[in-house]
Amino acid sequence: MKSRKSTIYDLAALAGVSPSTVSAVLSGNWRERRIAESTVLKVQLLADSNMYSVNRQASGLRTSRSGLSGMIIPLHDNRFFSEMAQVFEGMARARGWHPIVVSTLRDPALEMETVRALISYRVEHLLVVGATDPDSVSRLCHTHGVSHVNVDLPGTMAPSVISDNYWGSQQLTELLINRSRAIRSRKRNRPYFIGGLSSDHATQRRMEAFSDSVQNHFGEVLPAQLNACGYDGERAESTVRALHANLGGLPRALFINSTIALEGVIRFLSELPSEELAACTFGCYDWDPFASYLRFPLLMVRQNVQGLLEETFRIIDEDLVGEMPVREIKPLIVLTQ
Amino acid sequence: MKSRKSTIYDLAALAGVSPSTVSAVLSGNWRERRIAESTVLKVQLLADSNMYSVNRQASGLRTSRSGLSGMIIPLHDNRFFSEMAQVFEGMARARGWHPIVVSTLRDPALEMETVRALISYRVEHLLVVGATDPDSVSRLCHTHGVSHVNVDLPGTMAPSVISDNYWGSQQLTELLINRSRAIRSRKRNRPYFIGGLSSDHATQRRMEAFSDSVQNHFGEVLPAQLNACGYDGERAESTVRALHANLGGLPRALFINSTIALEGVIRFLSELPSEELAACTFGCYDWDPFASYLRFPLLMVRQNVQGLLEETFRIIDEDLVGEMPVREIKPLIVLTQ
DNA sequence: GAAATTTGCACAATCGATTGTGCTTATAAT
DNA sequence: ATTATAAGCACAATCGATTGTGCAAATTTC
Repeated sequence: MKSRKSTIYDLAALAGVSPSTVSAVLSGNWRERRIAESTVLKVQLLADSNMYSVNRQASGLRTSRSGLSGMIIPLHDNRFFSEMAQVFEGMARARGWHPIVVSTLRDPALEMETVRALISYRVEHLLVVGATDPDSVSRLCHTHGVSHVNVDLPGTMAPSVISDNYWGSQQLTELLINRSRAIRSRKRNRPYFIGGLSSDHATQRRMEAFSDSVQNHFGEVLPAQLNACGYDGERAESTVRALHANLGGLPRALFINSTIALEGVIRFLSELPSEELAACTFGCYDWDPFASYLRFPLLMVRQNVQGLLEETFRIIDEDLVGEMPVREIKPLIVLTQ
Repeated sequence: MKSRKSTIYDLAALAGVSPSTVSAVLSGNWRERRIAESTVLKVQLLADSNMYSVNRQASGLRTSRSGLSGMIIPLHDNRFFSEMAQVFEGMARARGWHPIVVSTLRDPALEMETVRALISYRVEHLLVVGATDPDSVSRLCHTHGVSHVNVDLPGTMAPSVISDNYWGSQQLTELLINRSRAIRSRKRNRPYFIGGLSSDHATQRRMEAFSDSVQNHFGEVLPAQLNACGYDGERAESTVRALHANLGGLPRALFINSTIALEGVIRFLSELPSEELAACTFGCYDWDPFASYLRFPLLMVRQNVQGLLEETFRIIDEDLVGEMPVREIKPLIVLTQ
């Protein structure tokens, strides 16, 4: 328990055996290599007392396996993605892999650079969660033989497991419409959609379902009802503020497209009197534990993280990464208060 | 853009130069090695078209540097730790390192196993955030020469950067006392502390400050006022429920020791009528964006994640990992509503 | 007791990149 | 026209582990 480092060569010298014997002992395949148990014990004892730690750079180089399983997410600081990270770690560990989670800030360049880095460390799989450009990632992974799955946002060059955005949005919109009360003002007597990027598949599908439901109930959808102002609290805040000013009050119902947008929206709402809030019905496509207990009731759609990742790992486990269907996992509708 | 893989040897053959030349070109030190620019261009072109990606297992083995910087956190799925992860990634990247964040679920065994794994991948630094047993981690790191810093929870064998828990708790307790209104009931006319582990340094310091302030204002602290029931929402929920039953109502003020405990407490509180909530003053040692907008006002202590990590990186940058003072960073008091 | 088999291990090649050293040419100095 | 200097590169060792192969000694078989 002293030497600054210790390799199989050091242990071999100490034990009076060859490095290959030490390797066989420590990598656990000493039975196949017919190493005597007495030797095994001797080597293991030395390894323990010298705090031996296998150099995975060396072993990975030789075996061309890293034992690493990677996941990229847009950001850590978000309930949905951090839950993804948490569940991913558990599932990866259950398979004997070492999970690596890295965020890429929805920055296409950082996204590619990060994937390149993960590849250079020779990750064995990659879960691409909420990527801005899944297909570019796929191209990169394909040329390096890295099996990967798109999660949350689909691509066309790898299997994708995503939330059933249409269904979830439809459920939420129907609830918003049915639970909300009519308002005299023509312009305000409709649900409004806020947040997300219209270039993003999830937002598109949610807006589709929203529009379809609104069309059914109200006969029309105004462009002003759809405000995909981006993934950003500030933008959402100013957008809802402008909306409020435009309409001369809150609309009948508000469909908020993510907790990030919700943060901004709430910042604005907190300036309004409770009576005004009470007249509007709120829904959020995303879930947060505290958002259940705000000053006003909030319908939420909770993505089924466990389900998404179970399906994702099924694809990896059964090596279906060659096929590329899009599997949709139904989210959960959370009705609190 | 075809071959299944590509190494410096493949590129060397294609370019008609030696592998060492290719290496010099790709690792960027071709000037020192006096490689002609024409050769450089030729090699770079081939590298690009062949999607060459350096094998960091090999280069790391040779240089005994991995380029990896590790951070262990108790869990991802928490505002504080996920913010830690996010800020850490930025700071590590700014230094040209590749960040790796792994959670260890407050499980001492998993904690050690994870650190061992990180060491076997030869991480160059380790940020040990909120570890259950920082000193065991330190021992491990020391024998392998991994520089590391304890964050959030201190240890005795490495520098520690932690929140100024005493100060933060004192501020919060004073605010709770001053903002709360007296209650007729003797037992209820005091602040109560809920959540955290009394074996944990942060909780200890917070309880100390809480007790000191309570002592000052009320002349005594009852054991029943201190409920370090663990880091777990369910436990916090049942604890506050029992407290409510015992006292025959909510106390004058409630000091909740983490957002995790807060989740549980809120679940119980949501069953109570607003009038009852209005009679109690709530504070939480931790911050969550949505918790600012609950049905009742909530004082919060927001840890200074940026400050904690800036100090941590200063220690790493200036290589002060040999010293082991405990640096305390003042948190922010958040007064909403 | 000789032949066959098994046991227990050592040797050496290998993974892919890095780097100290040294060998040719080409250019410059005298 | 030599000699000194520099430019441009190739060679080979090395990092630490894994693994196919081979060989001597011990044991079993007949």
